Amino acid sequence: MASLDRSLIAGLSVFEGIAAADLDRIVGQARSIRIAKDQPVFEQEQDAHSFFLLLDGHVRVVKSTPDGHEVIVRYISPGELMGIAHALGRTTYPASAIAVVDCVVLAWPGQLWSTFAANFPSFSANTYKTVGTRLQDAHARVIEMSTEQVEQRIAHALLKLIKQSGRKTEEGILIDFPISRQDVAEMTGTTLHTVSRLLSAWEDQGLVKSGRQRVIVVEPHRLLVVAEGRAAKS
Amino acid sequence: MASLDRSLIAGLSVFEGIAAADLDRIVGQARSIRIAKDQPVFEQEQDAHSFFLLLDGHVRVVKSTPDGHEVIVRYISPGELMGIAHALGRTTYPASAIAVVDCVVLAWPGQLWSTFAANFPSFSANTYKTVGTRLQDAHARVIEMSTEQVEQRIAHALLKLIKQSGRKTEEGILIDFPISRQDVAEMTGTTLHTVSRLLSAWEDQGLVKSGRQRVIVVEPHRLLVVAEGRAAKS
DNA sequence: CGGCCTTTTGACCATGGTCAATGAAGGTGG
DNA sequence: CCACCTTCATTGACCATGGTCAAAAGGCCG
Repeated sequence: MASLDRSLIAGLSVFEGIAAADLDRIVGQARSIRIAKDQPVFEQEQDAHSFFLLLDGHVRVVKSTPDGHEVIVRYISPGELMGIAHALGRTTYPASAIAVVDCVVLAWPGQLWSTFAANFPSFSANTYKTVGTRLQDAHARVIEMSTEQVEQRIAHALLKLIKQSGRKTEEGILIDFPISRQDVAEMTGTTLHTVSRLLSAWEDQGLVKSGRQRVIVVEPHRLLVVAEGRAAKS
Repeated sequence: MASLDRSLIAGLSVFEGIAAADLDRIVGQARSIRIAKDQPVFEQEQDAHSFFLLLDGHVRVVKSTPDGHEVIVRYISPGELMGIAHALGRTTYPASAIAVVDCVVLAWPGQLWSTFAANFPSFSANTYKTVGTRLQDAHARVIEMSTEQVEQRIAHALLKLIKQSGRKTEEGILIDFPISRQDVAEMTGTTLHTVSRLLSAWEDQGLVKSGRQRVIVVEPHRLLVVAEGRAAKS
């Protein structure tokens, strides 16, 4: 294994305000793992043996219901923590995490969580802020699902995705990882058919361009108009 | 104001494992406030000047959207903290809290949050566990809204309510505070009409009894069958 | 008693889900 | 390099769920 370096994590908001020597010690206790595309980082209900930091790639966090439905909870971008069941007082992972592309993660054994939290106040402050943000995201999503039409929800989902993982191209803003109609459906509580129909319609109107596991938002501003529910009904 | 006593908060899970003398000091810094029915404890977007503990009554936490929709985030029962924006790293309340009946709350100034968190490790551990639980509740709700029919969601909502605030009567389990069809609709992302129709149907089947701002679950077990989606379609 | 709020119920209809079939893109092995 | 196969996307037809609109009745309070 290549030797790990504190430069991997210096500058990340989770570790901000922590001394260089401490960063070295933190990184020293991590294992670096390569996860191939479509392979799990951890799985729902599994014992939460580790927590993770995504260094490179994109990860999809999915919750499955007993009756076989899957819901995408969120996508993780580089620099974010995941599998932080410990911060929620859990001993098992509440969801599964799947590599959307080949990924590199750092993994720490779960029992280090309390050590880090105790020794690095800014670490615990930052992670709890993360949990707080995720709580607010989840509430925002409940509200969207309660009050918005499918069309608006899908538009919001795309806007969130380009905000989090958009890459500018000359055609527009590309969502920088493979994402299928089915994936968008699982983020918005609808079906791949409806997503497909809407993307086709939007493509006709020049709002987006899309292809196999690829979405480019051409006109974010007009998409925002749709998301806010003030769009002409064609 | 009547003098406050640590017996008010001893035994609550948030304060468990804290010495009697500390409890006295904690209670000593609180103000006790009586909130009349339908009055706000705090309001969305307001500066988060205080955090609260509900001593008696029931409080409805509501988020309003810019376009006038309201969504009920949760109901608070006695012994629970609320208005803990500080734990989420916020300076304003993310939602409003309305007294559903006459209530009594303890209020602490917001700047004490960090003091409590620093001096009483079990306080901060317990509150973060609370935040973790709420995050999981929110995710559970997203999943319900994505995968379940209205009928199931309403059944689940009623089951949660009787679990949290049910009082046994000879007719069945009563939800122990006034709750309208509209309220149930705002918990489940539907309309009061649909809730009314379903409650009427369930009343005919002997599952529930209901009246003006009153719901009694007569047969929790059969309601659970409905909630899980394995009910005869009449 | 009068007025207001909550609930009920009916009729109608739109959104979006279900079912089904076809087509395009990419990957793999011969 | 081509043939085949799998996965993903498209599109049409149909229809059920549940939202909208409307009207009326019941309960509660001043």
